[in-house]
Amino acid sequence: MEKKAALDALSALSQETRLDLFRLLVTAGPEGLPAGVIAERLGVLPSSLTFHLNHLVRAGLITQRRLSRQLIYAAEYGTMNGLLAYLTENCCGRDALCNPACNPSDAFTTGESDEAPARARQR
Amino acid sequence: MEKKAALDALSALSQETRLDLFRLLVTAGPEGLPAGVIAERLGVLPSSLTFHLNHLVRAGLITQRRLSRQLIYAAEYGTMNGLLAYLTENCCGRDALCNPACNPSDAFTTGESDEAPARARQR
DNA sequence: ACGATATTTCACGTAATCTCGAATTAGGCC
DNA sequence: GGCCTAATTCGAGATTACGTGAAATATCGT
Repeated sequence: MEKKAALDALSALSQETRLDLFRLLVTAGPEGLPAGVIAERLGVLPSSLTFHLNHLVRAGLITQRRLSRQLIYAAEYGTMNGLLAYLTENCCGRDALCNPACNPSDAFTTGESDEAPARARQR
Repeated sequence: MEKKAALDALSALSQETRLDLFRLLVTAGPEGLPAGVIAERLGVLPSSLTFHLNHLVRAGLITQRRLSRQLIYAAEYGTMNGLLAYLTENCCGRDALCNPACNPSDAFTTGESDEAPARARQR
């Protein structure tokens, strides 16, 4: 996962309603839940729910499929995996600083890797 | 880490300048960097930098200490650990769904194997 | 076709976020 | 004290995010 995708995922999860929503879908499993059930469980207006659902879909964190009359949303576990991997690799320092339960034996690319760090100062 | 702290951390990291900033401090190590060096490396105006630094401090992701004339900022690795733990526990489904690098027993294929499921070796 | 249900789209108001430049505080040195 | 540098605070402007309610779209059942 590259930086842009990580930023999209982080931004999508950095809002309480969406974090609750994603956690609900994660616990719901791969079958997912219809929008109506989600709205009822979270207590949000349908139009607000669509707003947040679209945000999560755009970030690739959930998927949408239609089942007859209802739209089913389900967590996309792979994207969450990718975000965790990105954060672990890029934002966790070297050595076993992060995820000590994991004890990753190798592969910490030292230094900044895939992004150009400098942005020209505009004015 | 409880939800409120996780939201603060996610919100702090969901902005490009702040993500770059945090990554820079992570690679800089526990000694940290003075604000001036950070501003120069990222190409950000001083007032904007303070805005983002404060945001990260409020989220507990970095710390501030004064060294004579300059203010040194350093990554707070523990908070990042806590965020990763929170996401792994609350947003990753059951058991071995997330952090496959930690759990090589990948007995779960719900069809979303299109995205990078394991840590993509970059470079 | 008609009605009912499920969900989205649209328009609008408000609040939050981000950037910028000028002014200000803090500390060190002559 | 006066001066310089480091960094922050302040105030204003532009942009974006969020919540709400009314209207529109899609699908199913009769």
